[in-house]
Amino acid sequence: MTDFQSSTDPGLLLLISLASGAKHGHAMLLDVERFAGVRLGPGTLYGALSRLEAAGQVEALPAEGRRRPYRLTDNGRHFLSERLSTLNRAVATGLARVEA
Amino acid sequence: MTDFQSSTDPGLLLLISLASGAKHGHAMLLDVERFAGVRLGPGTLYGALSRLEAAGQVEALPAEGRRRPYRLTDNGRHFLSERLSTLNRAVATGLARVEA
DNA sequence: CGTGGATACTACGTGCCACGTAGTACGGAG
DNA sequence: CTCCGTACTACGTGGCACGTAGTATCCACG
Repeated sequence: MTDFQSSTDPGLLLLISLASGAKHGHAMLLDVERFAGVRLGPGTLYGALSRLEAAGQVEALPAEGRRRPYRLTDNGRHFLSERLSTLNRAVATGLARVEA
Repeated sequence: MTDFQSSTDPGLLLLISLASGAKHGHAMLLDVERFAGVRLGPGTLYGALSRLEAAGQVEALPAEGRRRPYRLTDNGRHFLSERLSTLNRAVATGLARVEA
């Protein structure tokens, strides 16, 4: 992995994805790819998802067949909102500086 | 650390900091804290910095006493710009969804 | 109806890196 | 000459991103 990236935290991407409504894992994969241009591997996705669940930021809904949908908790929504505004400040600062 | 942090990639923060002009390590620390509200530890900072240098995104300038200043390379500036616009899209998507 | 492809997820190992702690050294204030 | 802030080095630990392989279901299609 000579690769360098990170900074695209899977957990954050999943929270953003769930902010538009409950989804199951695979649907998040496609959604994230659409709005962030990142394709997460299954290990990455389900690992991050169970960590979010343990942190009380998402919760599992009753399974629909083999689909296991999740939705944001109030806690998760609040956390996401805070994190986004912080990140937004940093990004805006960066954009302003790069243009100058 | 049962806590869940990250998602504030040190490398990105450093690039943003350097986008406003060359700086040495400690100055970046203070700058990052100002615009991102994150205080990086020395290990985090200098580790990320040498990785950025190895990736050709920043370059060292002649030392001023014990200060070792760095500046963005063209490569680094381009990389930062790209990354910021991607991130911005994700953040904007997130903010729109959270408000709805 | 059986076969291939898309969907949906589990299991697991590897390596990088974020993070803190401790330590070195220089400079200025008093 | 001592204390405090600056500036950086050194180092160990644990978490997690990531890929690969494997399992199982559903649907289209000939």
